[in-house]
Amino acid sequence: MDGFPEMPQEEEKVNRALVTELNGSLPDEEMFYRLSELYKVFGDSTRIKILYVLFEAEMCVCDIAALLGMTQSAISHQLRVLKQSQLVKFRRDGKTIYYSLDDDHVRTIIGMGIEHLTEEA
Amino acid sequence: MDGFPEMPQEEEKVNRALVTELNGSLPDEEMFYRLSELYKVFGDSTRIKILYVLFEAEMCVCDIAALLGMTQSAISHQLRVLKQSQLVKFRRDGKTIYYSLDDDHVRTIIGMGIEHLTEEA
DNA sequence: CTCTCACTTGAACATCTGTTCATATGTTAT
DNA sequence: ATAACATATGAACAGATGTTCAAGTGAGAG
Repeated sequence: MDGFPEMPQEEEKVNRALVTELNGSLPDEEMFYRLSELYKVFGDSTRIKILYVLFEAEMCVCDIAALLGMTQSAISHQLRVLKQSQLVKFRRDGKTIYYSLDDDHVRTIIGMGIEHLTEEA
Repeated sequence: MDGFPEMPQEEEKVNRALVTELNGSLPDEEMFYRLSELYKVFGDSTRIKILYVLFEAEMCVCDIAALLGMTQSAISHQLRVLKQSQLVKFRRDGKTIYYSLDDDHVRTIIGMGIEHLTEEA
């Protein structure tokens, strides 16, 4: 097989060259993995809601739970995920723990998402 | 129960008011759902890689598959997801189908993600 | 027409994810 | 100390997700 080296049209030649070039300059696997892990965090409506309400002010777990109509446990689990991704930080005040946004990119990322959705036909 | 209306400290009063205020002005459920669905698309390293290689140029399915070292089928499945979210578009040229980015926000969103990752301690 | 190529699609399967429930930790008040 | 409260955590279960494999389009060549 492969006895007849077919002549590709010009367009394909260009593309083939680009593929070869890209092949050597792709970021490493680790980077893509970490990026996708970060976006997975945004890929849950409960977590998006939590981030959204934290846009306004820091808030304790029970307030967030009440606001979103969910159990404290569920919110706590999700806050842990957000904490691990360094998207939220917290401070303790007596029995209460106040959470707040830990990163300015969060606003931009969610903002871009909203733009994308609202610009659709 | 609730026989003793305890007096909360001032800080909590303020927070309580904010929670009440937020409660009325939250975007609807649908919007949070759609946002999270969008980010779910970014939450897979295969799809991130596909978007990344499409930064450079339009590309056909087999090129993407070769570049990422995956089967055509797997790539095709993921392209369908990207298509449904209107993140990529395609054009047919004979037997070949070329995919390309359909939205400028993709670059910004991924850019913010990379910034977030690189800014960590 | 048939054959091949590029791609799509559906079912199946293993893996991952989010919530619930029960339990544990930590802080304050008594 | 005990009780009450705010939060965290672990196990478990249902539902979602990504890849593989096999079969299905659709377009160009012979």
